Amino acid sequence: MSRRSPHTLDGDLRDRIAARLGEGDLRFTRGREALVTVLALATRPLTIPEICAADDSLAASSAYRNLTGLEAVGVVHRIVTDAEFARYELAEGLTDHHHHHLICSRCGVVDDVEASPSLERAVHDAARAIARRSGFRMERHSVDLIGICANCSRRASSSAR
Amino acid sequence: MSRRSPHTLDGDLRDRIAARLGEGDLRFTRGREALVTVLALATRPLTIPEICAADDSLAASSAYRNLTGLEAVGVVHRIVTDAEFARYELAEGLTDHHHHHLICSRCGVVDDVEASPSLERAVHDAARAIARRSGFRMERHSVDLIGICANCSRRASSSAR
DNA sequence: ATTCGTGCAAATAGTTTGCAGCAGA
DNA sequence: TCTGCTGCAAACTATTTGCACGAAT
Repeated sequence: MSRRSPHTLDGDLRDRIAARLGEGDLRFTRGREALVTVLALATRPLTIPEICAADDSLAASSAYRNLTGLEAVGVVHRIVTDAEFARYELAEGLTDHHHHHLICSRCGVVDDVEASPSLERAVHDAARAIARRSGFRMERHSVDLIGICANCSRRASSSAR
Repeated sequence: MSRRSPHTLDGDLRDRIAARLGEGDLRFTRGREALVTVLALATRPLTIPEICAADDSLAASSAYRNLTGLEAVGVVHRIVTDAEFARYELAEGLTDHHHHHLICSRCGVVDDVEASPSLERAVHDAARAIARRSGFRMERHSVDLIGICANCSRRASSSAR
């Protein structure tokens, strides 16, 4: 069920990560590469227990420490919901794939969804207006849709359990 | 600096809160009234330490317990960011004042901003498309603008400190 | 070599909970 | 009255950190 991740990291992505690590005076160690590889393979943000389960060579304390460092240099992004664990995903600047989140209020799973251009434009317009009015300088935004995921609503409708 | 909140709760609001408490078999106690009063007086979501500081009669453990209960019956809403404390505000259904959040990544303060109609429409259109595609059933959404608040950027530009 | 990263175990801190007395209906 | 609420202190648990050893440059 758990194993060690192989060299499944795209060369270009790997280079950009190495560059950002270098700027922050962080070495490109096996542990950090394993973390990033697990996240790159995933299609949704993962919790630290999930990450460690995906790769036996990862210790939880180092995962916490490294993900904190990786976030500081802009390689990963931390998502905190009201679920018990925080979740991590590769930073958008690396995957250049801007997206928003579908958060299931029942099971806590977070899924990625593509951002539509019209939604993006609306958010940016709103942000500009707000900045002018209040002096707030926006760095990024997040749009979360909170509800019940397909899995949970399927499970609820079948009389199971 | 700290005190006890007076009867500063609008009658209509008070009634609606009492109704929701009743539906959940929760009594309208002094402590719960104090919590709600502090939140109603605030113009932004507050942390539990902030709430307790605003009213000496509130014990932290009861505040946690009551805010959890108040959230369950839809009187308050909990906002969790990556700051150290969670924040609470009155539920939107009570204030009928839909808004989004400006989150300062430097000091953690969260401010409310009015939601613009065009932004709302864009979010709802996006949600409908996603629901059709993936079976996710949206209950609510949140739009957060993350950046540097006016206070923090003012403090940074003046050479102070 | 020398500095930084790692894993383990112990510490920290926000939040939750058990319990005995008090208050709301 | 009688059940539910309160405050205190103790328990929980996600996350952080000290330390001694191993690895990256």
